[in-house]
Amino acid sequence: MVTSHDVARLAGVSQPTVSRALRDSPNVSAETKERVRRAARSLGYVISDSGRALASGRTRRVGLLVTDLENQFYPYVIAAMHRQLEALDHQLILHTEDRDGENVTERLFSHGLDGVLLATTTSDSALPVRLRDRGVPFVYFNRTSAVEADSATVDAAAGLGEVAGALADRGHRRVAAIFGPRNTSTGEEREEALREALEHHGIGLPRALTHRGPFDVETGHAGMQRFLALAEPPTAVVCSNDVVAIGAVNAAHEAGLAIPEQVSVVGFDDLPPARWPVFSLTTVAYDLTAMAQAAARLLIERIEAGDRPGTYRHEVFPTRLVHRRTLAAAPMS
Amino acid sequence: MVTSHDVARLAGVSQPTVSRALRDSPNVSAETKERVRRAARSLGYVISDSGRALASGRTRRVGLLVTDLENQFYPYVIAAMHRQLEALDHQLILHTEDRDGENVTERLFSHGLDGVLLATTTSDSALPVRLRDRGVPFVYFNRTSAVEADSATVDAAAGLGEVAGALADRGHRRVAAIFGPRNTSTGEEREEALREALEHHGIGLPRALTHRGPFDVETGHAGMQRFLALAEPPTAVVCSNDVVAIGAVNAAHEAGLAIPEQVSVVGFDDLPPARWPVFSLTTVAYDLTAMAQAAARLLIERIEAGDRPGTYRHEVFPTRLVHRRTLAAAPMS
DNA sequence: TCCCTGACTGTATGCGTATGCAGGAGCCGC
DNA sequence: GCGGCTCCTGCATACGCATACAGTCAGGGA
Repeated sequence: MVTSHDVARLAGVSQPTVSRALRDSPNVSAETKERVRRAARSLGYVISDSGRALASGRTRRVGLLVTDLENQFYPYVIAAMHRQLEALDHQLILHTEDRDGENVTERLFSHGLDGVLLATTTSDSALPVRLRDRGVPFVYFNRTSAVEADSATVDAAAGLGEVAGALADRGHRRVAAIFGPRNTSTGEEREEALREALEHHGIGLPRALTHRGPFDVETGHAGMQRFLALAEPPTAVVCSNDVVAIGAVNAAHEAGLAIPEQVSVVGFDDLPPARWPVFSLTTVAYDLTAMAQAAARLLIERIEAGDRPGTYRHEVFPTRLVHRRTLAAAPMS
Repeated sequence: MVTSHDVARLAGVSQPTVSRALRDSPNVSAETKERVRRAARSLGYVISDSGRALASGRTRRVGLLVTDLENQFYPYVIAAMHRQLEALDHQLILHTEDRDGENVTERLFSHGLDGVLLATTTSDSALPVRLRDRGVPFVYFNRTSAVEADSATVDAAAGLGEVAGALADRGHRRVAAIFGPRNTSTGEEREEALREALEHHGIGLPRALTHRGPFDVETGHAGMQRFLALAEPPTAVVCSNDVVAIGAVNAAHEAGLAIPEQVSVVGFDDLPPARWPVFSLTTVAYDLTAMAQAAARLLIERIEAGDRPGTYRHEVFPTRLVHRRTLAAAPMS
């Protein structure tokens, strides 16, 4: 393995000069830089991550904390963050939380992360507190908790306001909702926004027309099944996100119900599968990629700025309802 | 940050003893180990990845090389590998190849990887050669190339043999196929296996009933569209994998064609979405999770065994056709 | 001409862990 | 009771890079 010493020898300079030259330090003459760069290139020198990390105290690695890697939502998030971080010369380390969430922190730090992206924080999680106490920079993605930090989130209220309007316009009165978990800011926020928006159009959400569960396909499936078993099923189902909506569509399909003729379905996120013809999901859209990249960017900036409490940045992404084919007029009853 | 020196001080031993004790070295007495462990726990000591990497020359990090993180196939692969590697105390680093595949190697090594999992190697890629020449351990997952190495792959011939039989049994004579790229072992192997198996049942694959493209949704969509525009469309379409099949189903759906009444579709992989009621895809199944974990395991074992040319292991996973609802008797013409 | 300044570069050292080697303590057998 | 052995532990050092600090050299002002 070729080291900075080898480069130094070839370039006729000292090792520290190599270090400085390659990082484009201002106190290295242009000609020396050039000589060093040539030497490095001709030797095929690549800096040692470990050496740099040990000396600088920065690993240039950040963690992404996610509960379920198989959830259809994350590939897009991971891909976007990965690209952004690569551009900023950082690496993304995936971390799945244990069931108990016990030794997450420990494992987090044993891996020497410069910071953490929290994508599935629950509002009762102790992790943000621990991170703050240990001075580890972190950023919320799509979720927040009581501990303040930089965040990239979505303006759910706007999108769900549109949803409620669209439903009302089309004569829906019996509307059901599948909510996310109570202990997530995303779940709570969307629930509150939807209730309020529907209320505004005089549409209530009785308990029987409400289902709650994790943001996954099974939740949507189970919720829709429950609704369809009702004596008076809803004419529309609003889902906490697209993955849930996919589950709901599946259940309707399984039950032989026509969408949107017999029941309308609305999602949230506008994931690529929402555009697949078999779903063609009417859904609340926003720029998920930009949001993921914003979270990554905020984290790196936070890392480089150092701890500066009270100056948190919250990027909120606008939403809009995308009309496809799962929302239609309420059927005559 | 608490270091092994701190632990040593508290435990009343030297730093190297801490290192040995925590790694359960045989030449440390049981009582010393216990004392060190207690000290470490009470201080909340976590080993420094960078320190260990620098000193040991092993980063305990392996790369997964993938072209397209958004492809529906990979989340399951990544999740399985991640779990397996976590159990083996290693980390997974995602790497997406550039278009040109140019500086992949460089970036690979700058990040100090102990080994690489190749999941999207093309048979004409120079990467395996470069890895071999630089002595970097690597394992093929789902694909291989001319450079021999450990591998975890699928017994495509068996599954596709079953597919051909099932098609013949149901009276399909006009069968179309959507193949993977020519420069992938997976694509070639499945093409050859399918052609041969169909041939065996007296079914030919004329050029018009053949489409080729990357293993993605768009390929399936485009292929099916092409087939459906034919004067005499096929009664069944065999797809190179489930993601492609999803695209095909979408196109059929879009065209208003009933599956399987008007056209049958068969996939490969049995991804979770294949089980979704909207698809309910008849597909060639195998244990994808086990295969991903095998690849990870093979890599770690290879890393620990050191270079030992000529002793490569090839784990081939058995397949079987899973009957769901996209394969039925050929329609009367 | 001399001193001072600024621009570079080299020297020394530290980051946290792993490991080769030496040394000490205890034990066995003769 | 002594040599030699095993078992355990400490000492010294290396891994590759970054950085504080010291040093050098050229140039400019007085």
